[in-house]
Amino acid sequence: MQATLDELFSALSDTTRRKILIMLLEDDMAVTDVADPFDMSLPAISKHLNILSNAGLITQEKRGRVNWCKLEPDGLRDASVWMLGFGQFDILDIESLEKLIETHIDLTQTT
Amino acid sequence: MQATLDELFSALSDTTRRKILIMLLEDDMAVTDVADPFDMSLPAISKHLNILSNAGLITQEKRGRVNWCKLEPDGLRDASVWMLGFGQFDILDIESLEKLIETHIDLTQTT
DNA sequence: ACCATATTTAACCATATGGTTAAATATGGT
DNA sequence: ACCATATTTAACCATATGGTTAAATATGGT
Repeated sequence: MQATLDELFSALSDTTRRKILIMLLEDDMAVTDVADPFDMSLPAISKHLNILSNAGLITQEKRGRVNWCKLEPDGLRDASVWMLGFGQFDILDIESLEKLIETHIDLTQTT
Repeated sequence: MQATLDELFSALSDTTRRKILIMLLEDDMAVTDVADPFDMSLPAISKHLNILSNAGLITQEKRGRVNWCKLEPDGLRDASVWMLGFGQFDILDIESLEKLIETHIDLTQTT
């Protein structure tokens, strides 16, 4: 169910949804818990989660009556690839990007 | 006129607008020329260009009766920063990213 | 069986979005 | 002055989006 770039960027274009993604960075969450910090009805959040699912940014897994939401690690990839492929590298602060990559390599190579 | 992340991602969520950005990567263009490859009315393109302007992705400069559209080099920055700050580095193919950076450095250091 | 909890579905609403055509505007060329 | 060219503005339209409340559904606990 390959999400299109349209769906992806569109999913990212809403503050509530971006906040949800950040929350899910911490840990998987039940729908009710995702909804908790927002001043918004549960059905509204449910819709947002559907949009994030369709965009491939999260997956949902029903265990019992709880629907667990988790980040889909590869979800942002296509958007990143588009932006990188766009080629305007000056938009990125190359130095800090290098530092980030070093950090990343340190982390992954801690055997 | 700081564009919001909502505006930015929203502007990127339309295929026509992404195509326009790619076209402008080549060179600055007049509105009519931007519209040419699209099977769409001029006012429609004009609206898309406005959305891109408001998102800070392009600037427009009127010279005579021609309105020249050019990429705003920093336009994507906030979106990139958000995505990098999001921290899911595994979404990026680190190796090819490093290659890209090397290439970039080669290019910028050609004194 | 019964009630509570977790979540979705349905029906609705206001506003936004992406398109159209027709008219207006502004500048350039003769 | 007049016509052509470049572009925007206005009015409109269908559909999408982001929200609501009320009802339905499904599972868990006693």
